[in-house]
Amino acid sequence: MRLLLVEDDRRIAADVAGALQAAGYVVETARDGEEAWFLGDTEDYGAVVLDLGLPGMDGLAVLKRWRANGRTMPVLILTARGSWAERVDGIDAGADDYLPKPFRMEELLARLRAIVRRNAGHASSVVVAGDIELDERQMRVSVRGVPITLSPLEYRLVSYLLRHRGRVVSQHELDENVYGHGEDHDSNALEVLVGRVRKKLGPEVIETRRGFGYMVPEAPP
Amino acid sequence: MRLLLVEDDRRIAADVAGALQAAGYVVETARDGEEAWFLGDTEDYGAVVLDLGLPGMDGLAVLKRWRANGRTMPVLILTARGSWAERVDGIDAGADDYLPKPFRMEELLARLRAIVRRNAGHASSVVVAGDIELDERQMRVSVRGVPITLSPLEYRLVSYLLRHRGRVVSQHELDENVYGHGEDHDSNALEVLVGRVRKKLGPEVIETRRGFGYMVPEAPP
DNA sequence: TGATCCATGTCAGCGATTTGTCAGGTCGGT
DNA sequence: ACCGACCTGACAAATCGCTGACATGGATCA
Repeated sequence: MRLLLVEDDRRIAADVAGALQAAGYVVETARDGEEAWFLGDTEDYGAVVLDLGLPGMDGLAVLKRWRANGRTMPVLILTARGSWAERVDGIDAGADDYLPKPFRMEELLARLRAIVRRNAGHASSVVVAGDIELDERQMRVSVRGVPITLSPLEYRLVSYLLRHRGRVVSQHELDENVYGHGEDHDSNALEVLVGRVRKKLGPEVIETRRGFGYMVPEAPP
Repeated sequence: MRLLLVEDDRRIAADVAGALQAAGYVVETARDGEEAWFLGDTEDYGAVVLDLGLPGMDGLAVLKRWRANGRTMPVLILTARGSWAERVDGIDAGADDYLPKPFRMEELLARLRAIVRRNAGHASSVVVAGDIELDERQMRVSVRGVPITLSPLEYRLVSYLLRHRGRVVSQHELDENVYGHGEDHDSNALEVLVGRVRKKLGPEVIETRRGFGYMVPEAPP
């Protein structure tokens, strides 16, 4: 993925660019506001890392002009000044996230991944198994195109089973991943939950493997 | 698509026109500022490729007069002089992109495609979802064309939800992006805020996904 | 200065949904 | 036929989100 890094301090720019390249991004760098604005307005980037303290045009102004021109790429703001008010300014200008300096490189990478994923937007992440679909963006499942309302716990169960479809998932594993804990088992809450989901999605969706756990088959007949 | 190429050097004009025609455009050529101005003002072109070094009227002056007359076709500026300052001048005059000579023909084509594409979606900077509109430039919201007055916080909420429409946004994410913090939650301020926005924009605009968060549905076509 | 307005947070109570528990019932394998 | 694993329906408790009323605090204006 192609990134634009806007940073006037050459040392920092080199460090960050190096880390981003090591993480597999293609990085272009702008050193002042004018250049940043021009590149961001004319080229297509998967994301922008934008330092606020710039010579030339202020970073926030650059961002605002991009947004005013309809540029929608995700933007991660970097700034030395960490005030709450400024963060809100950044968000108003259309930033997607905000990272105060100094920061650890892993955090930059994590936040970048997060905003890119969130922004990946219209490329909906949909998991399909047989005639049931899981739309992770809308947190909704549908059966043969009919959307079904699931409660949060039900959704987590379906989501986990669907992402591990074609494999038997033990009750213990489900306990860990659907509820937070892994223990205290004198409850049949999970079985009840499975029952409720079956009532909504139809009984064939989740198979019982007596003594082993549950499974959503890869492609039901 | 019909293009206007403004270039006084016959050799370059022929080269560029040839490449553009090979790429499937219909090309008309102007050789001086007066002719360019007249054609651009009276005919309809999908885009203009405009050389700045012209006899007669200067290219920038031509562009400014077009814009002053309300001509909005995308314009790509060509110039031998490559300073950032001049780029910015051109952009202030209303150019959509800028290409310094010498250039590779593929780059010209790429930039042309880019400005044409961007110009096609020029309703942008306005986000539309269903019958509500968000004008990010003016920070205003309207429903079915009727402008609505929102308080700063209400605007931030709507703006964030609209920029991420079609996706469920958790209360925590909203807390972070509407207020500055992600902490201290024994408050229902966000729910109250949502309620107030609904009272102004109508109850269907923001969907509640109990246990998940809120969502503004994608505009149905 | 005081009166007033507006934006925003807090609180309490409601109604609906969600979820755990329990008490049988069913099913499958030995 | 038996046993344990699993299912089902019913109920109660907990949780969630909405609403109206009120409190606070800053800005504005007479």
